[in-house]
This record gives sequence, structure tokens and C-alpha cells, in this order.
Amino acid sequence: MKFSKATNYALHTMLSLVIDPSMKPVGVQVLAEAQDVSPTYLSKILTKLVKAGMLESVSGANGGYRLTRKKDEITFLDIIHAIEGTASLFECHFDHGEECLIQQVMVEAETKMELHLKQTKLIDLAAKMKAHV
Amino acid sequence: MKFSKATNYALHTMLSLVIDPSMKPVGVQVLAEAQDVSPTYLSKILTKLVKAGMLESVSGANGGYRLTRKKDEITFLDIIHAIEGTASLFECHFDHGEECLIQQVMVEAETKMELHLKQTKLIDLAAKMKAHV
DNA sequence: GCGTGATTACTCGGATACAAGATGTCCGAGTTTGAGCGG
DNA sequence: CCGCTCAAACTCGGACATCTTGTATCCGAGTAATCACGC
Repeated sequence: MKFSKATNYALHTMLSLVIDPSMKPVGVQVLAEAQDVSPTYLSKILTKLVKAGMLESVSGANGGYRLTRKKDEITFLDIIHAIEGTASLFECHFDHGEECLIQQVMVEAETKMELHLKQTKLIDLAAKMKAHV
Repeated sequence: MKFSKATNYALHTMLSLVIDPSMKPVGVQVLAEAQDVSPTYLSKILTKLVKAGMLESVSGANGGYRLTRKKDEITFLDIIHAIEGTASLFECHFDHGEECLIQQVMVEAETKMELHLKQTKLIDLAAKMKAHV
């Protein structure tokens, strides 16, 4: 029960793209170097974000990845769901007749976490970082 | 990023012990049958709960597992922490100078989930089940 | 100067390798209960 | 009837075996920009 490193890479990559004022595509090599990951692995992660519709990839020379949505629409939850999947964190596969009460409690707890992640946007962090400098 | 099956087994086992009015030790075989798990595997899980101090094991004939604390003191979070560990779900190992803002957001979200799990006690479910019958 | 082709700098996707953790099994050792047996 | 011994019913703990998942690499294919070259 841990968030994967891939999620960490995805969040940091998205944040750096949000901070970057120029909307030009950024090569995966540049992004990978900043986080000390192999470019090929990072590209695998980023294709998930592309499929989720929050990035687009520009192929060819001077290609790379670029944001599609407006910066203030991207929440933590979007990114996490794109990488980790949207399935519930806890699933009881038992057959104790009706609904599993334990499952209900777990889902409630999970929902509270997701609410916080849905309310927090990447642009909020960008603003905070600027203020700090 | 999923809760392990072991957590599910642990929660169900604890719940059935809380419901059971007699405070006699219950053999692992009985507990395992109810959940369709192998007894040896379940005992591995339960020893974690013993080490966490919420169960005690009685060895020998007619032995088994028994609650140590009062029933209304056992929260979901206690059990989950005993099985999954208490480490943070998200850890950024990067060196971007100061504290990682992303990490902060993730920890805040996690804290909200934990708060709900800490407030919910097994005895609450037991009461709900009785009412439902 | 201008088109055309080759080169270069990229991403994409699949196949594969590797490591770690979750899941589960097996077995020997220790512990208590209870039954059986001898005095 | 009492006490001793022994078997049975348990848990405990470590050592394995297996399976899934996360992490990561490699390579061939496709694509767009740029450079080189010939006209």
C-alpha cells in the first residue's frame, strides 16, 4: 500500500510543465534529467498522461510533451488516477450476503482523501513556489 | 496502490472477534474457514496484530486468539497500521532544496483518510449489523 | 534561391529483463489440555 | 482415587515456493525539422 514512484515522476513532471511559461513542447530527455530517471521509462509514464488527455505529444525534431488543458484545471487526483487507475483502493471479494460494511467504511475514507486531491491544483503549488522565492 | 488482501483478512477477523460475545480464544482454523483462507497464512497475519497489542494468542489445546483491549477501543486505523505499516503512502526522495510541496499535499490528503479510519471503530459496525437483523 | 532527398532529433509501442513485495505452503518446535494407565 | 505419562490439539517462527506488480531497458518504426546538394 504505497503510491508508486511513477506517480511521483508524473506529478513532478506535470508541475514543471505548469511552471514553464512557454507552451513549447519539452523533450522527454530534459524532463528525465531533471528527475534523474531514464528517458524511456519516463516516456512510458507520460503516455499514460497523454491517454488521460492532459498532455499531448509532439513527435519529430524539437518534439516533446505539452499541456493540453488550461493550467488551472489540472488537479492532483487527475494525475494520480491516470497513473494508478481509478479502481477502489479496497475491495472485499467475500460473499457475506449483503454489502460489506467494512468495505463501506474504507471507501468513505478513500473518498475523503480523494476530495482533498481533487481540490488541490498544480497551479496552486506553482503560485506558492513563486511567493517563496 | 491497493490495500492488501491481508488487511481485508485482518479486518474481517477482528470484526468477528468483536462480535463474538464469549471472550474465549478462537482457533485459527475456525477463523480461517469463515474467510476461506489457509490457516497458516492467516496465523501469519494475526501475529502482526498480536505484536501490535490488540490480540493475544493462547497456545496449547483449546488455544487460539483473543482480544486484549476493550472492544470499543479498536479502530480501523489500528488494524491497518499493524498490517500495512505506518509509513507515509507517498515519499519524495528528491533533492529539490527545501521540502517537497507535492509531498506536503499528498500527506495532507492521507491524513484526511486516516482521520476517518481513526474515528471509526469496529464496535460501530457490530452495532449496525445487529440493528440490521 | 529553391526544391528534393538524406540526416538528425525526436516520440511510440511492444518485447523483454529484473527486483521486490504479496501471497501462500511446509515443517519442526514449543505448550497446554485431557485422556489413559498404573499404583 | 490420585498422580504420572503420553497423545492430541493447538500456536509460533523460519524457510521456502510462487505470482503479481513495479521498475527499467532495448530496439525497431514512424514523424517532423533541418541540413546538404544539385539545379
